[in-house]
Amino acid sequence: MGQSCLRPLRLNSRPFSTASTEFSILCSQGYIKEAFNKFTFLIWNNPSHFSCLLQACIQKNTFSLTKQLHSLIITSGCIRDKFVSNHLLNAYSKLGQLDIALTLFDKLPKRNVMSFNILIGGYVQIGDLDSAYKMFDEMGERNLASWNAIITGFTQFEFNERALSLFTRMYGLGYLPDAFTLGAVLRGCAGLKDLNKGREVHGCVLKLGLDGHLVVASSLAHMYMRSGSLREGEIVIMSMPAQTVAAWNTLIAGRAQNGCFEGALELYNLMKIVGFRPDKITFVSVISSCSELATIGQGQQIHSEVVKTGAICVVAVVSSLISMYSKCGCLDEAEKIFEEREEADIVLWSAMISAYGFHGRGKNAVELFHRMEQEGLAPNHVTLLSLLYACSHSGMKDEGLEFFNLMVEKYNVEPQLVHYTCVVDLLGRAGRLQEAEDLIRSMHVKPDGVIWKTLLSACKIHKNADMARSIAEEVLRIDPQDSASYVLLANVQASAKRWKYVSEVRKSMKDRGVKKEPGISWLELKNQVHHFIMGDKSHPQSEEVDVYLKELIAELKLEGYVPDTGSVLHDMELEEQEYNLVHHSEKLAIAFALMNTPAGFPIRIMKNLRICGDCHMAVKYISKKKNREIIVRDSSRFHHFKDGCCSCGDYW
DNA sequence: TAGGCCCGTT
Repeated sequence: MGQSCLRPLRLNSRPFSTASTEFSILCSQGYIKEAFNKFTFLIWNNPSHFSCLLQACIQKNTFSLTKQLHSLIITSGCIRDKFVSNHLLNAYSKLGQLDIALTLFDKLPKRNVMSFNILIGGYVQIGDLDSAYKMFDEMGERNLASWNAIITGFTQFEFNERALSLFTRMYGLGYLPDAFTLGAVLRGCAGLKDLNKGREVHGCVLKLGLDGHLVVASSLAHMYMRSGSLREGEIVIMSMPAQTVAAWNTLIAGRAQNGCFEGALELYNLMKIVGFRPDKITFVSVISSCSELATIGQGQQIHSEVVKTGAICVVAVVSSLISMYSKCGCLDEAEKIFEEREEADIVLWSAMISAYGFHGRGKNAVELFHRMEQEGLAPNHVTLLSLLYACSHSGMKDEGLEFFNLMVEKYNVEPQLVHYTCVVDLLGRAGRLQEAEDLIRSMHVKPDGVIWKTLLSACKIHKNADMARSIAEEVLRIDPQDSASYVLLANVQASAKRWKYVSEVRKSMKDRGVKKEPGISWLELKNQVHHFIMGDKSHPQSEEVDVYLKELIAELKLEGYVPDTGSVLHDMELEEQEYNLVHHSEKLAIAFALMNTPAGFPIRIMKNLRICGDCHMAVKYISKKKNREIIVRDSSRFHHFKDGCCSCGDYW
């Protein structure tokens, strides 16, 4: 410390060390003013007390006191002390006053590597990675913390490639990474789903003996799971020296992200049994698993646990609850939770807009979007995606296209592939197939299988068999194993009665070993999940269901229902075609539900594939004949059947 | 002295 920055003023007779301890306690508890007023003499005696106060200012977020301390530091001459000046720099930077920090930095009599590191952190905090890197690049001397600051900065904002290349550079220069570096680098690998690089870093972790570090091990497991290697991830967690809630969260999230939703819920129950309390992150993972499985009973149970633990105050948890209720078919409950919200958060609004979209309630989605704008919230790319989706699934072509045009113009959000996919859907439904194709070919992003498949579906709706052939080529070039595209293509050709081409499609499926994904429907009844698959007799009531369904179909035929065999491949005998149609999994599930629930009770069915034209027609008849509300969630949206009509307006 | 790194939302 500088010689002349001390002005010894001993005004208190208490022993110095006792006063110093009391001072530290006051600071750490946030009683900054009290500490300052009572122990001013300490500050004058030892400038390190300024550091203590400044730390407290950061915690308490008090800018005014920081400024007061700043003038004192100047008048006392302590600005020459590099500890104190760095703490001051850090306080400004943390309090979001980077401009003041930079001015101070320029005037500092003594700077060191820490001063630079603090400013790099400050730039990262405001998301200005370019300036952060410039500062990093221009600093003369660097230490490990400098590399960590810039690497974690890049991974925080998903610039994962840059983070990894910096890591390679740093390693090459002989810096040994620590737990901070490795945590960030593994996060980068996870973001890129780069299993090879991740394994390389794992080697590095072992070499440095950091495999026992809880955060490093957790990150390592997360990296494996995000990259699709559930097993390796679970092995890492199992061999961790101690279990933490974060480790359980990693396991649960890993399963959920790999489509193993039942497994995620099993682990959730297990973690509670072994005595860990789920936290907000656990809840988000398990609630989204319930959304996918549409197991409303479990979802409600978790909802009540969320309320009990107080996690209901967390915006992310509430958003996932909204999404869960809507994906379970309970739009009313989703609305209720949304209206009870305590915070204005874009994610909450997006969740609700998306919920309306799933249920084909485009008008509500648009209304909500305008309400959101009135409240002064700016939409992000997800909000706009939900809105476009809602428009396309409600037949609101003009509104949808209008919003797409406003994306860049008004909302300043660059469209991504998913937005284009919605627009292709909008144009496709409107029969503007050529425009849709032109859009795909002129986008600045590379098309994927999904966007081509969207156009292929539109070709099916508008029975354009020629275009379907050329578009199918595009889909199958990208994903030659996608059974749904073959089926779609075969069906378009079948509806144009091009039987020769239908057989060709079937043959190429066979040659390439592509099998049609079996349709599965399921529903929850008294907290138990019942699955139905065509031809599968494993359900205890399957024989009774078959008999009931046969009678039901006969009844429907009297009402005017004619099975539509257009959705089945043609070379089957008519009777066999009818058998297959009658036994589609959703019909089985609905028959089961009719048999096992009281009259008037709404029926909720989930299906892994899209509902076919024949089932859609049959369910309309069932809803009228049996006077039941039937809600079917297929792989793309909700269908609410009531009194012989469907909410999708026969457009899906 | 700083960074508090991993797991979650629409």
